[in-house]
Amino acid sequence: MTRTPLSGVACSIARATDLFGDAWTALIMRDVLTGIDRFDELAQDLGISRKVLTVRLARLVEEGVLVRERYQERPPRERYAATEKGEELYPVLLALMSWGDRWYAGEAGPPARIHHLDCARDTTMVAACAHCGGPLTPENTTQLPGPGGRIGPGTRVLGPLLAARTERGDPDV
Amino acid sequence: MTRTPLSGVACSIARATDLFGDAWTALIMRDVLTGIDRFDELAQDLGISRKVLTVRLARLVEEGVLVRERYQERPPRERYAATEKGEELYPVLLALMSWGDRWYAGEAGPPARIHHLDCARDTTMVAACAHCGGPLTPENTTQLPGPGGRIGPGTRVLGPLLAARTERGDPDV
DNA sequence: CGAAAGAGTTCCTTCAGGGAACTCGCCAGG
DNA sequence: CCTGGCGAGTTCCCTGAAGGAACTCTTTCG
Repeated sequence: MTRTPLSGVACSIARATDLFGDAWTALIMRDVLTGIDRFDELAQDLGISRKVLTVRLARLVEEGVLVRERYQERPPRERYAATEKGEELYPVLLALMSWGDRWYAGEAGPPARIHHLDCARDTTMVAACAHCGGPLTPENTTQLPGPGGRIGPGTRVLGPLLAARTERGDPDV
Repeated sequence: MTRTPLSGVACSIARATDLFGDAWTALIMRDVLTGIDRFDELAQDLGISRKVLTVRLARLVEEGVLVRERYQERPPRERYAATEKGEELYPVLLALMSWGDRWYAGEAGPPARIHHLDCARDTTMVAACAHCGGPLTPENTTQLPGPGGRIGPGTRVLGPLLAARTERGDPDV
């Protein structure tokens, strides 16, 4: 197999995917942020092979997304805690969850609700502009090469959507 | 290998991850939403094995995230287009991109900018509450079982963060 | 003392991913 | 009419990561 290493590619999605794009990392982060943070707890909750869990956790620690900390001597007990970098993956989890809720919730409705303490309501995540707070959609955004963008093969980062659509003659632009 | 099937688990993150949690799907969606939508274009841009690309595209079509459409007879030419379900993965891509920008952009800055047409500024995505528009963070959200939530092993969906934190005696709550 | 929990290791098997070559329909040029 | 080339996949072989279950160590509990 030997997953193609994407970390060298000048695309932030590729870089994030290089870490996050496997079957378990998202679920591990969900659990750790949720308070399931010990090795055996994780192994049981996820049903993941202990070997693979070892490898994943090591990778996440190496990347600075988690820290392994001994929270108790005698008997020695470890737990994995999210760093700031790890906590900032929360929007990714919320986005995945919103999408899953929207498209895979059965008749019974989504399996969980997010409760927003600030407004005291159950809610869902929307992608918002950091400046104006308005929604961010494929229709109202374009992409331009950034300062660190070396243009070349594999360098695309959600390119000019509108431009592409316009070229194709899409009517809804 | 044989990835553990997560689609049966009552967790929207797991369901989304079942589709999205591999090395290539995010990049494929990025490209398709960007206008790179033909088989060979994708293969070249991504550097993905053609075999794997075939399998991925078939899966995405099967899931209703993409549609394969013939945009030209004689000679027959196909392209892959995002459905509504596919377009709604945009927030996931933006979240991954924001995170990657924040933590992996070199000194030169991020490789691309998102331009928000509504406010005419380059911007980044923030996770916002669908009701009040306020930010959604691990600190100001809790999770409760939803209507479709059958509690049991593997059912957790970003559980009660605050509760977990409080139990552990974290000071910052 | 024996059992049990926490945290991993080790070993074996299997199958998905990488890579490169091969196919097939259709058109363009000499 | 034959050759070349593009688009869109297939086919084949090889490697190595994921699964799964058993094994190891340490430390505490009854």
